[in-house]
Amino acid sequence: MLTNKDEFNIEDFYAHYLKGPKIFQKREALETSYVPEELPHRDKEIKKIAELTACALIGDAPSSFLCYGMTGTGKTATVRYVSQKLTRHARAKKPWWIYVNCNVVSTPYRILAHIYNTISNRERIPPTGLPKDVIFKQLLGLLDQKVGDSVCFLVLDEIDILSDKKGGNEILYDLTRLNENLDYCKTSLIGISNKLNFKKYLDPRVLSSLGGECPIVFHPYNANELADILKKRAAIAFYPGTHEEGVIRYCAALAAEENGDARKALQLLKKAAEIAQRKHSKKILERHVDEARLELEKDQVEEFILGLPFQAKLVLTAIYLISKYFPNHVIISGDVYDVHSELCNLLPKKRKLTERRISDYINELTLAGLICARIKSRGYYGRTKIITLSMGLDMLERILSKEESIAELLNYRPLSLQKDKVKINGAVFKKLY
DNA sequence: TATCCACAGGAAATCAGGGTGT
DNA sequence: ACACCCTGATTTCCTGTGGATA
Repeated sequence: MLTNKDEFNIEDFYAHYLKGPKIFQKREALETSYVPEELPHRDKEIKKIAELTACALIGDAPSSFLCYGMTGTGKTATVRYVSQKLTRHARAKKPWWIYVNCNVVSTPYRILAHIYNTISNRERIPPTGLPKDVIFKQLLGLLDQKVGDSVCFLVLDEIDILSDKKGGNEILYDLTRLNENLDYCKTSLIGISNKLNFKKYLDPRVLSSLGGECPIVFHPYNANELADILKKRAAIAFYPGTHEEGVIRYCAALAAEENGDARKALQLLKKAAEIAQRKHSKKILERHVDEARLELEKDQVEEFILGLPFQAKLVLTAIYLISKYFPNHVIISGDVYDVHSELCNLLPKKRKLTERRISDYINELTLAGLICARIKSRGYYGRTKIITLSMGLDMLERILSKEESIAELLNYRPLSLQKDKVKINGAVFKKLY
C-alpha cells in the first residue's frame, strides 16, 4: 500500500467519493444531445417547423428548408423535438429521420454511406472504395424498398461545412433532387447551419430548393431565457436541494455574455456540479461555477491543440520556441518556416513542409485563436505576417509537453534566428540579404 | 513615384494509404 | 492481379500586393 501522503491512493479516493454527498440524479439531462419534454422559448420556431413538416403525417413530402443560428441556439434540439412529436402522431406512415453531422461525416461519399447504413441498419457500404454513383443508385433502391411510401427526412447538421469542401455543392444538389429519381419514397432535406453568410457559397440551385430565401432563424437566448432552460434541466439532473436559483442565474449570465450559447450554459452547470461533487459540497456554489469556467476554457484549448495534426503542432512549437528564446523578436512567417524546418531536421522521419502548407497552418492556428497573425507590408522588406502567441507560454508548454516527440524539443533554442537581425521602426527583424 | 521584396493565398495536381469488384 | 475509387495531406504553380525605399 502507498504510505506517502502526497501519492494518490485510488482505493481511498473511490471510497471517499462514494461517502460524499450526491448531486447528480440524471446526468444525461445536461447533455446537449438530451431532448427534453418541453423546449422553452422556441415556440415560434417549433410552430414553423411543425407547420412545414406536418404533411408528412399523410405521406406527402414537405419542402426542404434551412435553419440558421449561432451555436447553442437550439436548432438541432428543436428539430429533434419536432421529429419526436411528429413521429408520435404519425399512424400508418411513420416518417424516417436520418441525422448527419457534416462535421463528423464530412465527405460526399461518407454522407451517402452514412444515410445508406443508417436506413439498412447494417454496415453495408464500406468506408471507402466504391464509386459515388454506385452508392447513389443503391441508396435510391434502398429508400424505395425500406421507406416505402413514407417520408424520409434527411437532417444535415452543420451543413455550412460542406459548402467550402470540394464536391460539397454537388452532393447537396444530388440530395435535393432525390425525389426525382424515387418511385415510392419521398425525401425532405433539412439543413442546419451555424453560419449566416453560408448562403453566399451555396449553389443557387441548391439554395432555391432548400427554400433559402426564407429560412428559419434562431436568435441567441438572453440571460433570462437561458436561466429558464437551465432551471428545467437542473430540476431533472440534480437531486432537490443541491442547487439554488442564484447559481443557475449566474451560469446563465456568463453564457449570455458568450453569444447566448445554451450549450455553453449547460456545460458550465454540469462542470460546476462535478466540481461541487468532487469537493464533497452538498450544494453547487458560485465559486464552483467560477472554477468550472476556468477548467472548461483550459480543457477546450488543450483538447484542440492535442487534436491537431502533428505538423500543425510542430508549427505551433516553432512559434512557442521563438517567443520563449527571443521574447523581443517580432515573429514573421519566414521565421516560422525556418524554425519549423530546423525542428523537422531534429526529428527522424519528419519531412519539411513547403512554405505554402505552413502558411495554411498559420491561418488555421489564427482562426482557432491560439495565435494572432496580421498581414504587414514592410515596403522593400516585402509583405509578411506578424505573428504573436495569444496564450501564456506556461500553459502552451504544459500542453505541448504531453506530445512525446514534441516534449523533447521544448528546450531547443532555434539557430536560424540567432544569425543576423535588423531593426525596422524600432522592431527587431531577421536580416535580409 | 516607380520599384521590388517576401510573402499571401487560389487552384489544380500529386501522393500515399485506405478500399472495391472482377 | 488489376483497374479503379475515395480521402486527406501536401506540393506545384501561379498571380497578386502594401508600402518603404531608391
